[in-house]
Amino acid sequence: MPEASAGRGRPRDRALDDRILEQVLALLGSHGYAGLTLDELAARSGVAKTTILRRWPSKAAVAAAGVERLALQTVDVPDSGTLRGDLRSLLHGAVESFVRGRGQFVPRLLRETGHHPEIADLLYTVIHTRRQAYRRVLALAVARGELAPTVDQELMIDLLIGPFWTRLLITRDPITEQYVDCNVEAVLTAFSVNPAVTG
Amino acid sequence: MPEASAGRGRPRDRALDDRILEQVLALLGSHGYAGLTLDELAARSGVAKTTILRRWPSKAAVAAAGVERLALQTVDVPDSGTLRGDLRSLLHGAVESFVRGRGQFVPRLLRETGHHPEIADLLYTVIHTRRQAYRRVLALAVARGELAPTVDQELMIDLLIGPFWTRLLITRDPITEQYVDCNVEAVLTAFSVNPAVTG
DNA sequence: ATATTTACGCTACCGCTCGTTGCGTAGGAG
DNA sequence: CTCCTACGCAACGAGCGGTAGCGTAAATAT
Repeated sequence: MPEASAGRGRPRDRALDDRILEQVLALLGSHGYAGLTLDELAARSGVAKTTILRRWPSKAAVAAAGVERLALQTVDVPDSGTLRGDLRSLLHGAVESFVRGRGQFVPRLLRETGHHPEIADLLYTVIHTRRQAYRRVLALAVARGELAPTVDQELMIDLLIGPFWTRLLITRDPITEQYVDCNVEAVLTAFSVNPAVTG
Repeated sequence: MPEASAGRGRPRDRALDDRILEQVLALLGSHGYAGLTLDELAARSGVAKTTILRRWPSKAAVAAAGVERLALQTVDVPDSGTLRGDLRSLLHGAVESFVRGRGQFVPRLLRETGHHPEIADLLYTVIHTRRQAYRRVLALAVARGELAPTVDQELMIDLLIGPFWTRLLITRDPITEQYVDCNVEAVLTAFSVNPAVTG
């Protein structure tokens, strides 16, 4: 968390922050956290290793700063008019981001959080942010009368995203569009949402 | 994978294998993989570090041998007579094993598999073994006419265990008995199993 | 212009851990 | 009794995270 001291001396070069954090994300994606070395990060950033460790206290802090930069992006809540459409949009968006997009390093890092709780916390906030979007969508459905207000929404969210993360982190089976859609249908059926609007 | 060469020299002390692997599992459970050091393992096993590295080529191989020893235990397929009872039994067994029992190190190791694919593969077999039990139980339900033969059983299993692993690996929310039962009910409803046998 | 203060690069270094090497010794097989 | 292997011990090398010191660049203060 480097803070501009606005003092008298030579000011910090902000462009170096950008170069370093950009390379951190690239290296996290290609080598993971354990495979990330400060020497390589310094070399690829065109920066001395000591410069990195003057701005952040540790390797974990640099990685956290990189992740935090991406974590700040908000998840746009879809509003397709139906719960089915909203859930499909959210889940397909998750696949797009975490399997193919810039969030690819998230499942990778989730498999390395065992001895790095700071990064685990950051990843938790990334996922928590997404979960909030599900809560919003479910609240909208309740307001429309599409979903009974008595259902356990946390369980419902777990049922929606649980299979996704299980395949991503454990079995590593492919996640197809059809799989996601079937998952949504099963959960909608479980909570008695009208089965086929087919607008 | 040390093999008795049956040669002429001093035979290997098999008891050392047991002591080492026993301590490996203890240390994996308490410190995780990264926190496991060969020096400490040697000290607690009452063995020289070189002895360990003569039997297995690396730290990862020792850890894998320890996990493999536990992975060989089979999962007993329950047979309560109803699908509901079988699934409850399997899921409560999973909670008992992975949250409170000897399998505690499994979720811990799953968070450290990023740079250790050998261990990831072993953990995969552990979970795969459990998944086979679910397949057996679902097949029994189909044979009893309790479950339609057309349902996507893989999706159904993902819906059953996905929330469990999501809470265990990501959100770390507690997993209560009530939560597990509600999960089972939701999945049974989703796949049109008769809602209340209440035998 | 000069002094001061901070940032940066560079080199060297410490500490920890995995893994190797060499040696002295213990202990079965022939 | 003589090999051959296992074991313990001590030392070492390599890789990486993190620190310290020095020379220099770039800004502000006087």
